[in-house]
Amino acid sequence: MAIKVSLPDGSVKNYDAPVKIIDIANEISPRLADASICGELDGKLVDMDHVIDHDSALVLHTFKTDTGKDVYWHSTAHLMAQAVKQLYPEVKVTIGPAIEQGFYYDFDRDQPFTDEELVLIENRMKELSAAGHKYSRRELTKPEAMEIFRQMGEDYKLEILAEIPDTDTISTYTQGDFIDLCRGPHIGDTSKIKAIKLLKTSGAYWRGDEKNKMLRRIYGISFPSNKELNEYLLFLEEAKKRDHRKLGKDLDLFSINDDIGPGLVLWHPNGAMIRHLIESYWKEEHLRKGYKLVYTPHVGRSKLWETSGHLGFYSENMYAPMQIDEQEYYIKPMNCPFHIAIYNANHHSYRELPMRLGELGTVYRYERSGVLHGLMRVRGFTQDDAHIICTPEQMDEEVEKLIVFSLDMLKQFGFKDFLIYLSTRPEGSVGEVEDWDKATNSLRMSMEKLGLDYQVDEGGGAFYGPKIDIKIKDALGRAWQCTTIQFDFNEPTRFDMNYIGPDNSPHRPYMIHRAVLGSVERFFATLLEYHAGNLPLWLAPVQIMVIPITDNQMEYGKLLVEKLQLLGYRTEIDTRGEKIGYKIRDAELKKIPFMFVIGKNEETEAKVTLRQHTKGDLGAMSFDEAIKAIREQQ
RNA sequence: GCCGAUGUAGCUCAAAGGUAGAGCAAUUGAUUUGUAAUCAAUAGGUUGGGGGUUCAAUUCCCUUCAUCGGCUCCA
Repeated sequence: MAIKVSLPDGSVKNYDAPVKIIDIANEISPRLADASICGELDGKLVDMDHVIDHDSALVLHTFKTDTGKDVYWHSTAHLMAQAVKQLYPEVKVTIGPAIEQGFYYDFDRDQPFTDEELVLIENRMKELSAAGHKYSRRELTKPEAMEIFRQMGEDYKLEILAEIPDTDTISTYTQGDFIDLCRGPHIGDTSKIKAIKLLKTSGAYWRGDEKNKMLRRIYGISFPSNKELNEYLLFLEEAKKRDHRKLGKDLDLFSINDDIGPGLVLWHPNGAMIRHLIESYWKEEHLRKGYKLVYTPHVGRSKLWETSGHLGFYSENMYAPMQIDEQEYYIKPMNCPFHIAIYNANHHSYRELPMRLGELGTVYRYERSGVLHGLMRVRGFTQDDAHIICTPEQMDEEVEKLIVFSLDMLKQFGFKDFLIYLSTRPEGSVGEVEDWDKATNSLRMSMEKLGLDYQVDEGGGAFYGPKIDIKIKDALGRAWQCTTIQFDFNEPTRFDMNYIGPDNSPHRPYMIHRAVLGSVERFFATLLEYHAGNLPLWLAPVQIMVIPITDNQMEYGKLLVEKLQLLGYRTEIDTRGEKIGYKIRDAELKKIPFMFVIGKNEETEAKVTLRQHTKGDLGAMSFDEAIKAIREQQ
């Protein structure tokens, strides 16, 4: 009997008899064997003590791969459940997966876990890790598994088991006195988990449904070494520093005032300047891309929202109506009915399409109090909204243009990494399945053509159409949706939108809702976090600070300010009677991109000393040289 | 909305059942300074709001609002 095992480097190992993966790893190098977390056999994840009995392709995963981390953290979740069960036997276990940064486990327990208890659990985990319990897999039938968990009184496991097909093989993993229903794979034994930190607790609904019981969730993370854990904790500290809420306060960009209301943003002059620059750029780019800008009211009669359907499907997010002349008006949660009204104000020929109507439209939506989050999630925000009304034939081209446009614009702001999602038809959708398929295909084909990586969210579309979403991550790695491109098979019909075709008869156009930045507020927040507040020159509210060393250079300084302002630079001068170090520190803390430091020497030689934020002194030079240097640096 | 934590001066934080303190910022004065904090003085708070217990509450209790971390939902 000969077994061939091929490895990722192309080499092939031959064995006369079935062989364990751990033995193969050891053969390659004991260090690799030690670092290996699990194996991937012909694409299927298996334990390190899995026996290979036929020709296969083997990949070994260490903590360096995403899969390796996933398995490692999942195993740590089991370890945590073991510790919790030992300390609190009355607690029922539910599920405990790995997540992007660590793991969690949900427990059913009446009282919450306190910070002190977290420390106890963490310490017990360390003891259990030191004991080196082996994770051992056992395969069994469904009735056998049911019996085990019934005896243990683990109701949630029984509920999960009940949903697994009777014919499937069930597996359990046991380490020490703890047994859990689990597909696996797992690390070899608990001693591989060297550094553990339980981070936070929270409530979480069983199966994520708020109708279900709320469970107690514990989040944690683990690493093969203390060094890596400390690095991670340092990362969390650093991330706090680039939180847009902190930067917004430090740089005096915006505030949210209790007396005005939660989720309602006040833009201070510095933040307003940045927003103005973003919006100006946005308008220019849209005009360049053939969009028409429009403005629409903030409220509309109830009839409008009846026609659009919002009162039916979106009322939960809408504020109560106000009475004007005994008529009910609603503050707008979306801009689309208004844009449609503009379209419908005239008859349109197919020759006018595609029509692209764009607006920085401020909308108000009721968000549940627990979800508000700085500028990321607010109750009043401005969407960079546009509606593209086109013929079915124009759809493919429009979608492709849109994706390119969106990515280009995001890149202009410095973003490089995106998460792209395609969401398809959900249950209870409106419109013809045929239209849905066409539109979904159009979205898919465009992304394929552009060679974009994307994930499909089956059934995740809105009820009125499929969509593409582009998300950007914040300082802590949480993803926020910015760009959204959504088909709408609902409103064109409801508002009876038409265009006259070449056949001289009316046709229903396709309509696409789209926002590139998403909302200006959220985009601004991600932008701030992405740059850690160090905005590129073109977006900095103050670009150059002139810093005279003594009052004697004040006149020369004011002259420089005038010259810089004439060139279009946003410039200020620090006239305070402070020492140079103080003024420089202040400008650095305000993250102003450039400083002109001027003393007696500079004035007599008609020069300036240029200093760049975070980079330091660039030396003395003429005004023109300084401008040249600024242009080159950015 | 749900689970948990938090709320003290503009900011960052301290104190404590006997009536609140520091640093920075601010204001004023002095200093005229060479690349990340000059010195001094002054001013600043019904300790988020309301209610209760108490001789006395900022501290203990209740309630409400907001914030933070999650869940759910979404731009």
